[in-house]
Amino acid sequence: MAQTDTVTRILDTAEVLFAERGFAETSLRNITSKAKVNLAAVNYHFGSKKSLIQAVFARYLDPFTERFHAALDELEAEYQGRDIPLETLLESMARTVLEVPAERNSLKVFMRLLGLAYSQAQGHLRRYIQEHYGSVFTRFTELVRRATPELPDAERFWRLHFVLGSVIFTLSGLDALRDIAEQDYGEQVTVRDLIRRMRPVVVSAMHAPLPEPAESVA
Amino acid sequence: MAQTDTVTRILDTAEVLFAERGFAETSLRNITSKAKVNLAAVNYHFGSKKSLIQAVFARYLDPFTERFHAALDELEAEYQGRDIPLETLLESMARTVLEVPAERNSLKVFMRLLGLAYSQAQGHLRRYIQEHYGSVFTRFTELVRRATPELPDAERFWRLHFVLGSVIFTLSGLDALRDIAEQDYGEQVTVRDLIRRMRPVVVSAMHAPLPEPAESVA
Amino acid sequence: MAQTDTVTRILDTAEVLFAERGFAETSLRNITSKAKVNLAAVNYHFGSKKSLIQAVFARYLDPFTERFHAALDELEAEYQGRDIPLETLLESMARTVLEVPAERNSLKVFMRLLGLAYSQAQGHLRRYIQEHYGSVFTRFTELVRRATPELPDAERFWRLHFVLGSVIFTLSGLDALRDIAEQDYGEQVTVRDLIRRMRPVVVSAMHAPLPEPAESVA
Amino acid sequence: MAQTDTVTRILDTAEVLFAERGFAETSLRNITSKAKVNLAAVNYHFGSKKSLIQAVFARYLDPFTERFHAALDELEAEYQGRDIPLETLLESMARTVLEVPAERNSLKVFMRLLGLAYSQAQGHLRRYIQEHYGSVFTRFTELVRRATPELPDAERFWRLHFVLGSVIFTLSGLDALRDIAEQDYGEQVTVRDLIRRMRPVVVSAMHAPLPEPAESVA
DNA sequence: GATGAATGAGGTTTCATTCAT
DNA sequence: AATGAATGAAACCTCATTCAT
Repeated sequence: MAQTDTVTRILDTAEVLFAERGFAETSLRNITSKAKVNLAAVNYHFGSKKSLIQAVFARYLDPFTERFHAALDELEAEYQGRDIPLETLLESMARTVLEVPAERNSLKVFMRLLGLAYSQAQGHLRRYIQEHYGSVFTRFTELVRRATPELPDAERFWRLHFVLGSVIFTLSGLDALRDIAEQDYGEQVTVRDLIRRMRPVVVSAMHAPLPEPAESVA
Repeated sequence: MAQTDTVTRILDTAEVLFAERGFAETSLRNITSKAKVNLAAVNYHFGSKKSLIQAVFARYLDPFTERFHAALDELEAEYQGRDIPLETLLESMARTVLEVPAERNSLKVFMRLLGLAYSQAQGHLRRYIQEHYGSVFTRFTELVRRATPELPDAERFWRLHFVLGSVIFTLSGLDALRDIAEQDYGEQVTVRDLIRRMRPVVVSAMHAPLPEPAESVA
Repeated sequence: MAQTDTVTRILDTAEVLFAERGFAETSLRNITSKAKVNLAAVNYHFGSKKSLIQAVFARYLDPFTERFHAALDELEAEYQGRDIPLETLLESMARTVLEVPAERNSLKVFMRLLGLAYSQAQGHLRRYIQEHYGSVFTRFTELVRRATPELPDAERFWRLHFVLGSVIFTLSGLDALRDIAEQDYGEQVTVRDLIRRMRPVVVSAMHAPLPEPAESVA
Repeated sequence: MAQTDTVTRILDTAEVLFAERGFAETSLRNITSKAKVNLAAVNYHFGSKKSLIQAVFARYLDPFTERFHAALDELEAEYQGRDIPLETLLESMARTVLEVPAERNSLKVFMRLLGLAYSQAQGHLRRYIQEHYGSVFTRFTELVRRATPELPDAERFWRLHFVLGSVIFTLSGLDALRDIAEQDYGEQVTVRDLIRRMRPVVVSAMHAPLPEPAESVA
C-alpha cells in the first residue's frame, strides 16, 4: 500500500514533468518535492534517474506492446495468411496507441514522451526501447511489407520514417501548435481529431507515386 | 581578429555539440574546452548561455530568411499575381533550406537544430524564433493558402506541420537512419536522394482527400 | 537457525570486505547485498555499524585471547618461576596467532584486520580492543620484560612495536608482496616460510645494541 | 596571489585532516569549511578528491625524490664505484625523509600520510605513487643489494619489507603509541628520537643470520 | 524474528555566472 | 579585449538508520 503509493506517485509526477520540460530540465528534486515524497525515494525504488526514465516509458510501452501483439494476432487470425491491408494495419496501430493512455487520461503525456525519446540525447533510453520493444516494431514492419508489395524495400523504409516523423513531431509538439491553431482558426483540437486528420494524409503518403529515378550524377 | 576568431570558434563548436546532445546536456565547459577558448568567453561575448543558443540559430536563420524572401520575391514577380503552384513553392523552400548550410557543409547540424527548436523546452528559443523569423513563415503560408484553395485553413495548417515534421525528423536523424538503410538495403543515400524521394510523398500528403468529419462525441 | 545463519553470513562477508577495502569504504549495503541478507539485518542483529566492526574483531580475538592465556599458563607452569626465554615467548605467540584463523583459512584477513585496527581512525575500535584484550598483551609484555632485563623499559616498548609493525605489515600486505616475490625471484612463499624468515630477524632486532643517547638539542 | 593562497590553504588543511582521520573520513566539506574556502574550489583547482589526495602526496614526494636522488648522487660520487655501506645508505635516506617536512614542521603529518598510503584502499593512490616515485626506490634497492652481497636476493627483498613495515607502522601510528609511552614511561618522544632508536634495530635486522632452511615438506 | 519501505543527512561533482585584473 | 580565479546553487547519489508490519 505504502509502497505502491510512493512508486506510483513518483511515476505520475515524473511523467508529467518530463513531458513538460524534458529529462535534463527535470531534476529529481522537482519530482520528489512535487510528489511529496522523500528525495531519496527515487533512488531507493528505481536506482537512478536513468532507470526512472525507463520505468516511466515501460509503464506505457509494456501494455502497449502486449495489446498490439494481441491486436496483430487477431488480424492475422482473421486474414488467415492473406495480406492485411495497409489501412487496417495503421488503423489497428492507431487504436492501440490511443487505448493505453486513455485509461489514465494521459494521451498527451504519452505523445510528448515518445517525442522526447527521439529528440533528446539519452542514448540509454534509445537502447532500452530498442531492446525491449524492438520486436513489435519489426513484426509490424513485416506486415506492412506484405501490404505494400508494389513498394521497393528501401522506398518503404523511408516512407515509414517520413510518416513516423510526421506523427511523432506533430503529436509531441502538440501543445504549442494547438495554441496557434486555436488562436488563428478558433479550433480546439484534441488528439483524436489530429489522428482523424492524419489518416488520409498518411495513407496518401504511403501510396504516393514512386519518385523519378536519381540522376546519373549526384 | 582575435575576437572574431573566438566568437566564430565558439559558434562552430556550440552548434555541433548542441546538435549532438541537446542544449541542457551541453555545458559551457564542454563548448569552451573543445573550442580551446576561455570558459568566461561565452559570457563575455554572448552574455549568457541563452543568448549563445539564439546566436547559433541566428547564424543560420538570418541568411535563410533573407534568401527565402528573395526567392519568393522572384516567384511573385514571375507569376505576376497569379497563384504560384504548390510544387513550385515547396521546391523553392527546399532549395533555400539546402543552400544555406551547404556553404558550411552542415545541413545535418542545421536540421538537428531545427528539430531541437521544436522539441526541447527552451521557451525563450521558441519566442526568439517566432519574433525574428515568424514573418517569412507567415508570408510563405499565405502563398501556400492561395495555392491550395480547396483546403480549409485549419486543415492546411496541420498538413503543413505534418510535412514539416517529416522533413525535420528524417533529416535530423539522418545519420542513424542512413546507417540502417545502408546495412539493410545496401543503399548509400545522399541528402539529394532523400529530397527526391520526399517530393512525391509530400505532394500526395498535401493533396490527400479531406478526412471524414469528427464524430459528434469526443 | 535462520538467525545464526544470518549473523554468520554477515560476519563472514563483513570481514572479507573490511579487509579488502577498509571500514569506511565498505557500506552496509555492500555487506548485506553480498551476503544476500536484508539491509536492515545488520542494524537488527548488531545495532550499528560500529558494533558490527567490533563483532568482527571479537570473533578472532576472543579465541585468540583464550588460547594465548592457556599457552602462557603452560609455559609458566613449565618454567616454574624462572624467566621464559624471549625466543620461546615469541614462538608461542606466533603459534597462537597462526592457530586461530587457520581453522577458517583466513590468516590473511585476520592480519589485514589487525593492520586496519592500527591505521584507521576508528577511535571506538581502538578503545574496544584496549578494553577487552589489553590484559593479555599486558601479561605478555611483562613476561618479555623478564626475558630481556638488559633493555630499558621504554626501549623494550618501542622494539616490541617495531616488531609488531613488521609482522602485521608484511602479513597483511602479503598477497601483493608475494606476487612481486614470485615474479622477481621465482619463489612461491607460504606463510610458514615467512614466519621462518622472520624469526632470526625479529630476534636480532630485539637484541640489537642500545642506541646512542639523544643529542642535547632536539 | 589569490590562487596560490587558495590552493595552499586547501593543501595545508587537507593534509592535516587526512592525517588525522583518513581519506574517506574526511569530506571535501570538512576541508573547505576549515580552510575557509568555497566548496567548489577543490574541484576547480584539483578536479576531484582523488587528485587532491595525489597533490597532497606530491607536495612531499616531489622534493623528497629530488633530494634523495641528489643525496645518492653525492654518495656515489664519494664512493667512486665502491659499494656504499648499508648504514650510510640508511642514514642518507633517514636524513632526507626528515629534511623535507622539517621546513613546514609537518614530519608527523608526512609519516601518517605514508602510513595511510599503505593501509587505506585507495588503489589510485598506490598506482600514482608507484608510477611517479617508483624509480627512486628502485635505485635505492639496487644500492642496498650491492651493500649486502651476503644476502640472497629473496631474503633481502623480504627483510627490506620487514623494515619498511616497522618504520611505516610505528611512525604512522605514532600518536597513539606516543600517548601510551608517555603515560607508562614518562617519556616525551619526538620523531627524531624514534629514528635514533630505530637505527640499531634496523641494522641488526638486516644483518641477522640467515634462517634455517625450509623443511622438506611445506 | 525479520524485512521492505522510507528517511534525513551528507557525500562529490558540475553548472552558469561574476569578478578582479 | 580577454582571462584565470572564484563562487553559490543545485545536480545526482549513497549513507546508516528507523519504523511499521
